[in-house]
This record gives sequence, C-alpha cells and structure tokens, in this order.
Amino acid sequence: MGKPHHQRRQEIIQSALALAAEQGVKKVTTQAIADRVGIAQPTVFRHFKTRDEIFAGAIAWLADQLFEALDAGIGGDMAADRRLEALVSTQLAFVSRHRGLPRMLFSDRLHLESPMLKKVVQRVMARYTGRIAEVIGAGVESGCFDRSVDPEQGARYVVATIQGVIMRWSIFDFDFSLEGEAEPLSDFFRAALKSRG
Amino acid sequence: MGKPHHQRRQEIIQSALALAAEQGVKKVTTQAIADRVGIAQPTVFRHFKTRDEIFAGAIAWLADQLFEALDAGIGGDMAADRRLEALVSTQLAFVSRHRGLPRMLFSDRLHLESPMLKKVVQRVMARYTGRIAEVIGAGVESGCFDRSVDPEQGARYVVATIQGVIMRWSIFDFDFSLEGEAEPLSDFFRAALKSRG
DNA sequence: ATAAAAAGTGAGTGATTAATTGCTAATATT
DNA sequence: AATATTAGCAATTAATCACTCACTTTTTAT
Repeated sequence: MGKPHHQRRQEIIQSALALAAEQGVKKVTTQAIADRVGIAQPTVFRHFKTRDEIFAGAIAWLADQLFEALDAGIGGDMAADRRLEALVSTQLAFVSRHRGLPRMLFSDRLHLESPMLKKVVQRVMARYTGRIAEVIGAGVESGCFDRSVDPEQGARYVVATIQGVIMRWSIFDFDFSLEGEAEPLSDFFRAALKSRG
Repeated sequence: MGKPHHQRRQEIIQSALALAAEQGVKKVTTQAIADRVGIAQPTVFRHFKTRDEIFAGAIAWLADQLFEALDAGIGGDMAADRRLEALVSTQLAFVSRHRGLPRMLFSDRLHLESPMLKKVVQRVMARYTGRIAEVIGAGVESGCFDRSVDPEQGARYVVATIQGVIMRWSIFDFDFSLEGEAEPLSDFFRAALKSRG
C-alpha cells in the first residue's frame, strides 16, 4: 500500500473540507479525516505536521480555486456594473459548491487559535477586497458609478454584505439558495454605487 | 461565604463575556470562568446545569441589552432614513462596548454544537431584522425610500452588511473603530434605498 | 539485488476539560 | 434551637484528541 505524498495530501484536504461542510469545523478531527480517507489516524501526520497545517492547506486550495473561478468569470470587456454583477454571482456560485469555505472562514477557532491561519485568512480577504476595489474604481472612472464613491470603502462594504449573506446561509444551515441571492444582491449594490444626478 | 444565586449567575455570565471578548470563545472554559469570578470550578455548575446554558444566558442578556439600547436610540419622530441611521449607529456603539457579542455570535461552536443555542441566536437575528424591516417599510410608505425596495429583503441586506463589518472587526481583532463606520455605512444604506427618479 | 526512503500501522501518551460526587459551612426557615 | 436549603470546595472521573513511538511493508533508486 501507499499512495504518493501529493495525492494523499489532496485526499486529506478534500476530506477535511467535506467534513467541515457536513458537520462543522469542530468535527474535523484527525480521526474523522483518517476514517474518511481510509487510513489510520497517525498516518495523517505523515502528510501534515499538525492539524492546523491541514486547515491552512485547505484554505490555500480554496483560495486558489476561488480566484481562478473569479478570473474566468469576468473575462471580456463589460461595463463595471456588469463586471461587479459577474463577480458577485461567480462568488456565490463558488461558495455554494464549497460549503466548507464558510465553515472554515467563519470559525473563531481558526482566527483565534493560530496566528498562522489568521494571516492566511487575512491575506485572502485583502486580495479579494482589492479585486473588487479595482472594479469599482474603474466604474467610477468611467462614470458608471458615482464620483463620490470611494472604491476601497465601497469594496469593503460590498465584501461585508456578501460575507454577511454567506454567514447567514451558513448559520441557517444552507437552508436557502445562495445563488438565488445573486440578482437581488447585485441590484442592491448597483443602487448603492450607481451614478445619481 | 455564599452569594445569592442570581448575583452569582450574573457574575458568571459577565466573566464568560469578558473572557470571550479577550480571548475568544474557545478559552471560555468553566475553569477560566471560575478563576475570574473567584470560585471553584465545580461551583459554576451550582448555578448553571451545563456550559451551554451559560452561553445561552449570556446571549439572552446581550439581546435584552441590545434591544433596550435600540429602543432608547430611536425615540422621537424622525424621518425613516434618520431613524435607520440612528439604528445603525446605536447598534455599532453597542457592539463596540460588548466585544463578547461578535465572538459568541460568530462562533461556529455555538451554532453547530447546540441546537438550543442555535435557536436562541436565530431568534435574536429574526427579531433584529424585523425591527429594521419596519423602519424601511415605513420609509417606503412615506416616500423616503424607493418604492421598488422590498423591506424584508432590504432589511436582510442591511443586517448582512452590518454583520459583515462587525465580523471583519472581530476577525481583525478590533483594530479599527467600529463606531467610525456608522456614518459611511449609513451613507451606503441611504444610497442603496433612497428614492431615485 | 539491495539499500534507502516513504507510507503505513497499533498501541500509547499527555493534555485538556465538562461534569459528578461526597462532603462542609453558611444562610434561611420554622 | 432545630431543620432544611443553598453555596461552596477538593478530589476525581470520563471523554476527547492531537500527536509520538516503535515497528512493518511497500516503493524507489543505485
């Protein structure tokens, strides 16, 4: 027996994410992961030095996938508001497919127990907010959004709203369609940012 | 020795909240609470049957205080947008004074481990969202907000944005002034809801 | 082939922590 | 004053888990 290192790492990360999605971060024990992968519990530590490194690996993987999806979702040259709409809907669709993400991201465990994980999460958030700020900035330049809008601030609030919706979705155990929020949310943002007067 | 039951309960709840604010929910062990109150660890269980009941008590206390503050904050007869502004700023000021609230509310531990606590949190959220929906609804009636605004939906997004901002504040370890967000946030909401055309 | 490296295991350790138990001392009730 | 109730404690329990160790098997490289 014995699969190659990288393959096992992936299996472990995927199992951890699946467990987080289904039962919450607390239940992602090394034993539960091992059972799911089909290996003994100590074997997990052959592939990750600590449990936190599994989480860090999972978050890194999710971030990669997310930004890849975002880049794919806003190809072509659309107006800023259309571009923002695409961003929002891509983001919601992505999270919808990866329920482990909110479970990991919103877990106090991650932030407060491991400075390393906190750094990882903060970096992802900053990068994501920056991406949206660019779109808003371009929209302000082109007159699509109001000149009084501060791109950085607007981006923070857009991200906050999306996160709030996702958090609600996670807290209410995924009991409504996240993707169904894309359209009304985009309308909300358009109204908040759009050129008036 | 021996203080009355209700007084000790309060001391325990306050200690739990202080610990959550300072070090996160994970560190709110019955031992840590006991140390802070100045009693032995088993004595905690003379006043609460389980640890979860301490959390439930803390959340209930916070909810009471919050709605009291909100009611006090929107007395008088102002226009709907001013009323919403008052709500937002009261809310942010309250959370600013009670950092244990976000720590408790955003902890996956609460939601996923105890159905009872989950119910408590969901009730508070629903009540809070309803309160905002009323204000938005009145604003739409009076023509202060746009007729196309759905009060329930608008309220959900307003709450989502506020929660997102608070979550960011909590994740970034309270490193910016939450109360400073009141004004720009209110501007954001006003733009999103205000009568256009 | 053979040595070295990697992947695997069963058994165990140590730390943490909510909750129990059996008792004592203080307070309230009658 | 006698009794019951309540608040308190020290000692312990029982469960959970991340992580280690000593050892075996499989794969890779020489």
